[in-house]
Amino acid sequence: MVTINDIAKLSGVSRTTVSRVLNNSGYVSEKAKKRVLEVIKETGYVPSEQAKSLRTKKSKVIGVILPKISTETSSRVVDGIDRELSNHGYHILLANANLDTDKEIEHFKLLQSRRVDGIILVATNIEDRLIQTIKDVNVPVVALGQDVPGVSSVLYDDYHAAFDVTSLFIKRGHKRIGFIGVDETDRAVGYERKKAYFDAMEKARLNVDPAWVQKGVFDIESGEKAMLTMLADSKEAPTAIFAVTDRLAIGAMQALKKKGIKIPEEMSVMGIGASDLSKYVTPSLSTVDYYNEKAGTETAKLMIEHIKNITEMTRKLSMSYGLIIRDSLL
Amino acid sequence: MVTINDIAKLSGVSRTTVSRVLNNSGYVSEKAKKRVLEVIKETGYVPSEQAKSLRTKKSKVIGVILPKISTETSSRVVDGIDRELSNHGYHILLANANLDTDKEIEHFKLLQSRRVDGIILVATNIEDRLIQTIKDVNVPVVALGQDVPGVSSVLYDDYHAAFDVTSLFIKRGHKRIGFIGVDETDRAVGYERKKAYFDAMEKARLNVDPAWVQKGVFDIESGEKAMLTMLADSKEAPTAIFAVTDRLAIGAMQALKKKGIKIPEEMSVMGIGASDLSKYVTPSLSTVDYYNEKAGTETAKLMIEHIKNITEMTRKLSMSYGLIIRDSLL
DNA sequence: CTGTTAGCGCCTTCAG
DNA sequence: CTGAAGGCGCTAACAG
Repeated sequence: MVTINDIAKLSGVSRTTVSRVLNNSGYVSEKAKKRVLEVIKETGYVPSEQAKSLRTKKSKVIGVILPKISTETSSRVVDGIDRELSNHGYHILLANANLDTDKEIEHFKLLQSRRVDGIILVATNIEDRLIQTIKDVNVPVVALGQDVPGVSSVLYDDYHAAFDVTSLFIKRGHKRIGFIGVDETDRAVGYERKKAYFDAMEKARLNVDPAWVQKGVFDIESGEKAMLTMLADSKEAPTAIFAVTDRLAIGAMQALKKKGIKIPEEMSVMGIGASDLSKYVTPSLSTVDYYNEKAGTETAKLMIEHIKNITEMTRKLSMSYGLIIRDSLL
Repeated sequence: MVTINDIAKLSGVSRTTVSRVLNNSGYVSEKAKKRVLEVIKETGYVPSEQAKSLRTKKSKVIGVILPKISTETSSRVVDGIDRELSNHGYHILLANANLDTDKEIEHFKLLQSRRVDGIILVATNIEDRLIQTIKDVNVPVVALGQDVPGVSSVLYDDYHAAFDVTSLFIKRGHKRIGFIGVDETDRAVGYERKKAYFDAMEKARLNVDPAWVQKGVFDIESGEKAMLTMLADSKEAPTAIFAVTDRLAIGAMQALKKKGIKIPEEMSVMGIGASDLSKYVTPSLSTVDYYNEKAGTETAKLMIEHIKNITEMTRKLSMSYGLIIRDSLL
């Protein structure tokens, strides 16, 4: 592996001069510069970012902790993050928490040991241990998807999105509206969206049969199961279903189809996420676009601001969203 | 930032000893070890992998060059790669080529400058410049998805998969079979699959109307367009469509639906990829599972072998695949 | 069992 | 305009 020293020797100058042409800093004579550049090309020399980082204390790498890699949301978000970061010469170091808080915490340590310049946490459940870990970390942390105390966060407007969905059903004349949520330990998806549903119902003075409120776990199967339970347990079946996730909604649709219940004639369905799936299921699923890629980009921007300006205070950024009305809705 | 020197001083030993307890190497007295561990805990010291790498010439980071981040295949593959790599203490440094060969080449340089221990290339089009770049790189390279000359590669069995799909149609009595492909510069997806289609047709002594062979560009819209063109141009419409990609197939299905052509009664359709989408479109799409995650894992394994054993020769690994028969097929 | 010494490849004062 | 010297944080002989 050829180093800066080799280049220096071969071009008959000192390392310092080589370093200068490498970084375009300070004065270097045209002649020296030309010679150095030649030698670099001949040797195929590639400067070591490692050594540079050790010296400059900047790695130009951002760690990204994902709850799960193979997810539509994750890949959109990462895409958005990378889009912004790569513009500034940063690279992404991936860390997959696989929905395990222990691993999440461990990754903070690992990323720190690799001296990343910042850590982006695509967040799900926020436990105290996690918050503590984040506090102990000595690089900027920005969260995406959950409001993490003391940490700059990019947030989806879960409450208003969910409120709007419920209200949309109500405006269209639905009185009995079912809800399929997830565990409330997920504050954004579990708690906020559910609260909004209840608030919207209450505001419209609509009753909620407890059987109308079911819970799943982020996959299609559990949506199907939740729907079946709802159908079986409720005295009077709902005429509309709000699932907090597209996959949950699609699961519900599957259940409905199997039961011979027509969508949207007998049951309207809405999800959240604007997944690819939502567009191509039959009937096409009405949903909410959370602009994940944009969210990723914004998160990256925030991160860069934090890196550049150390005195930056913690900020909370709320993303907008867009309702997508399709055939699953009457 | 506390360093190994601080730990040494605080615990009254030399850096060497600290290093020894850190790496569990050599002899350290229980007493010294205990003291050092205490101090480390107190100070929250996290060793710098950077400095370590500079010294050991191993970064424990693998660069992964993706043709596109936000893709179902990509995320599955990355998931598989990470699963294996993380078991060995490696991290993934992401690089998005965004379908641009220039960027791909540039990423090889960038990853090299970051001194990654290896580079996994999730490949699409293989140009000579690329091959040259790979040759110049001085770390192990493993390709996934395309057979890159001189480079260990994990390959999908495109030829046989496509042959099987076509043969399946034939076995079920179809005589007029349409094909929607992609540009042949993509050797695996464009060339191999097309060749297999023609070979299977020829083997069965079946004619191919040139209008039955169309081309798209990996997205649903182009599949729709290709289907429409096929329908318009062919003297006798096919009774079955083989699209080299699920998205292309789904596009074709869209076109068919709009034209009022019933699937599968009037037209059978098959794709490749076993995408999520394929399972939930109506009718559900028959397809081929390429086991992307497994492919990722295998690629990572190959990479690790290469890293550990420098004298390893270049290997080609062919993945198996599985046909998934669903409702789109008569 | 432990410390000394010598760098890994680079940047950055500080003198010329 | 250029070079010498020092050091980033760590590991790896080599002596004790």
